[in-house]
Amino acid sequence: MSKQELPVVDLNAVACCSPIAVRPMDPEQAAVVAPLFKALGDPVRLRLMSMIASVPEMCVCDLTPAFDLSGPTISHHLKVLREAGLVDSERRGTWVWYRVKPEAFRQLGALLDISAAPAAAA
Amino acid sequence: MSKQELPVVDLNAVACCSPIAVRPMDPEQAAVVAPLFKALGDPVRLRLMSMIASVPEMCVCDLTPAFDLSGPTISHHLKVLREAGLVDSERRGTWVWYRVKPEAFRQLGALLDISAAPAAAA
DNA sequence: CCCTTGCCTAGATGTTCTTCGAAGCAAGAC
DNA sequence: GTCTTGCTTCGAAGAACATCTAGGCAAGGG
Repeated sequence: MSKQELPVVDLNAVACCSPIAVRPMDPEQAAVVAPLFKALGDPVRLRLMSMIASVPEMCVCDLTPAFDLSGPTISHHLKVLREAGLVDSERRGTWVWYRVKPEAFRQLGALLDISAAPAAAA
Repeated sequence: MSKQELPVVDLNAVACCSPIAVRPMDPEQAAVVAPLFKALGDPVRLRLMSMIASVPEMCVCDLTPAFDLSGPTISHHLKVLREAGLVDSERRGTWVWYRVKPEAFRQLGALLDISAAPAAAA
């Protein structure tokens, strides 16, 4: 990771949600959305994401033991998800709790909606 | 790409489609699906995908000029999408035509469906 | 106050990705 | 048969990524 600044995506800035099966994306929108998919493009992060998404919120102390990876590595993956704008974290006392950001989730789902794409469904 | 064997995903083998906001993914399913997201995690590939998805099929000769990249580079990105199982190609005479594989598309959309996730929607 | 626990950050290392130029192969034109 | 066009594959260079160990800060218990 070293000196690499993930942009901390502002999801409100995204030209929201026209399914990609309906209209080609502008380069700008693609540049904004691609990092979201990239963040989900790792098995560990995908599992972390689904673990967090399947409950209202999740403690890191419950996430870490689910993997054969070190604490720092899990922390790193969580940081990637956080900086992609897919999750939010909050420290309460000793523990840190993670929660999904539903608007990011919704946007990705909308982009992949195929129901409105008669052409590609051929 | 050198000596790296992308597995050419068999989408029928995937434990299909329970939204990740409902139930945590098994490690096996995550390992199968993550490469799909990874393939979409590049702005060029995302645009290629949306260009192909927005019409019944698309000629490479129409895809390449939309980018400031060389022919071989576009060909490489198309290969990544193809080996991820997201698109199919077919040579007809002089030109090669690309088409989306709707089942892969549908699966990703289903995984990101948030409508069935009251918990995470809080 | 000191120690323990929980999590994050920094630095280092090996692997993977992106991109290009060069070359190969397939289909059609002359 | 030979040439041109379109797309892919090969090989290499540079950047980015995943993972680990080591160290640091915050919160709580004795």
